[in-house]
Parts: sequence; C-alpha cells; structure tokens
Amino acid sequence: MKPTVLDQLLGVSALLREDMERAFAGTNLSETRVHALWVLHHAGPSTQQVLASELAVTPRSISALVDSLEAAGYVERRDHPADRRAVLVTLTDAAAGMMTGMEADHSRLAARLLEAVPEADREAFTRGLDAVLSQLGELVRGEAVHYSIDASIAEPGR
Amino acid sequence: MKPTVLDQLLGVSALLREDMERAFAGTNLSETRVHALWVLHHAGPSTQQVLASELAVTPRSISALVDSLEAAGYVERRDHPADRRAVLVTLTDAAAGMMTGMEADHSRLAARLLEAVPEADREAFTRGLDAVLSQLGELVRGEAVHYSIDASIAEPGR
DNA sequence: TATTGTTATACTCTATAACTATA
DNA sequence: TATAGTTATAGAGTATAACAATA
Repeated sequence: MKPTVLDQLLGVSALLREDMERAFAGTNLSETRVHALWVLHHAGPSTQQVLASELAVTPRSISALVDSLEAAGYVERRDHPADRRAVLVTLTDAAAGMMTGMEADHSRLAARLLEAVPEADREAFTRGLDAVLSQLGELVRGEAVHYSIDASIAEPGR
Repeated sequence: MKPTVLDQLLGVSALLREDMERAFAGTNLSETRVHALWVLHHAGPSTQQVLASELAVTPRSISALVDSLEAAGYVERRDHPADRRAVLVTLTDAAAGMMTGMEADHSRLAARLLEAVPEADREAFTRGLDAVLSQLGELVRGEAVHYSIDASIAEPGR
C-alpha cells in the first residue's frame, strides 16, 4: 500500500525534527532556542516583541527564553537607542560565529537532499513542492478546521 | 532568491503542525495525545511499553499520558490476559469513533494536497519525495551530526 | 491610552531514578 | 534477574493575568 503524499511529508517532518533533536542532545540548545538564534542571525538585533511575533509566542515566554539564552552566553540585552522601554537582543560574537556555521550546514543539507532527487525529476519536484506549500498555506489560513473532533469528550475541562 | 528544497520542506512541516495546533485549540487534545490515540487506532489495544516505543518516549511519560487520556475518557486500562504485570490500553467507543473520523479527514487532506500538484508533475513529485525521504532517513540513522555547535558555549551546564 | 517588558502562577510534555509486582 | 508500570522529582516551553516604566 503506497503512502500518500501527506504521509510522506509527515515522515519528512518527523525526520527533520529528529535530526535536530539528535544534534542538540547533550548541549544546552533546543529547537526553540536555535529558532530564536536563527531569527537574530538573519534579522540582526531585535526587540523582544519582534522575537515574540517571529516565534509566534507570547512576550512572557520570550522573557524566559532570552533569560536562559543570556545566562548561557548566546545573547546580550542592550539598550534600545530610541525607545527606553525596549531592549535589543543581540547575538554574542561566539553565538554569531556558531550561527554562521549552522547556516553553512543548512545549505549543505539542502544540497544533499536535492541531489537525492533524480535529475530529470528535479524541476517537477520543486514545482510540486511549491504547489503543496501554497495549498497548505491556504488551507491553514482558511477558517475551516480539518479534523473531526468529538466535542462530547474533547471538552477543555476533561 | 529561490527557497531551497529544505526550506520548502521546513515550511510544510511548520504548516502541518500549525494546522493541528489550530484544530486542537480549545479542546483537551494535543499533538502528543492524538499521536497516542492514532497508534491505538491502528495497532489496537496495546501495552504501555508498546506505546512508549511507538512514541519514542520513556515509560514514565506514557504513564502520565495514559492517566490523562483515561481521565478525559479517551482510553481505558484493561488487564492483560496473559501477563499480570502489564496493562492493555484500549480506546473507548467514543474515541474509536472519533479516530475513524480523523482518519477520513487525513485521507481527504492527502487527496487535496496531491490535487494541488499539476497532473503532469505528480509522478516525478512523489518519486522525488520518496528519494528525499530515504536520503533523510539514511542521514538521520547515520552517526554524523549535521550542525556546527559551538561546544564552548553549548555545554549542558550553562 | 497604548506598548514594552517583567513578576507571579500554572499546565503539558519530557527526563532520570528508585520502587513494587510479576515473569 | 529482567520486565511492566508507578511514585517522586525536575526542567523546558508555553499560557494568562496583573504590574511598572515609558511612549
């Protein structure tokens, strides 16, 4: 029985997460922490509000996350030059270097995955992936929910 | 600047998670809980050891998970007929019905995603996805780690 | 008034370690 | 001894709510 496209995509998701978890095992890094560092690497020094919206998380959670990243030496809180309420979260030099390395690893992995696809299929493959990504984006943005949940047992309080 | 295959796949992963999170918001379900129910739906009544290995989680975590699923009315713990140490975690009728519905939703979503891919590209697309999945599986199973982590700042204690 | 970030508190998911009952 | 599951404890990540400082 052939797996559906959705099953294949879910398989890829699981493997990508597993790869990260394994890489971070035994370190003080995690998916969430690296996500924050990744945003800072690309956006440069940012306020906690910006981080909150990029990571789709509440400001309170960002406070805790930045606390731990700061304690571990990945980031520093600097005064915002124009707004004395705000803070600019900034990568330390060591963390900036590390993120540059991670970005190179990321590109290497991307190249390896593309190379695994038979050359003749590559164009159709990326085109298809693009189509799936847009379709999924529309579905998620749309207001319909795609799973049948039994409301009689799935009440918040139970 | 064209996104890489890896970026597209990460985008798909994020959207799939977002879709589930949204569907489960305001209910007592979560990705982890539904994963357990999904395993039980397909494997039938299972010991907690089996669940632990399917979810790749410690037995202790399964105890807590089954406790909460039981309290909410999704599963029951039954005596194992042959091994008095063990327990068979079993879906309640209501939960079994819900999972049947979810499986139908899952198929519907799979079909929708495939339909989004131009017909002429479908064969090459699934072939490519298959290739990426195997390649990624090999990479993850291999012992090499794919990210440059700065050991001087990423020590467990920091 | 509205926004930025913090303190206080709580829930879920996960882990390790020590223990009981049974195989 | 080894295995199935539980109790106890801890840490990360997330949320809501109330508050202080600043815009």
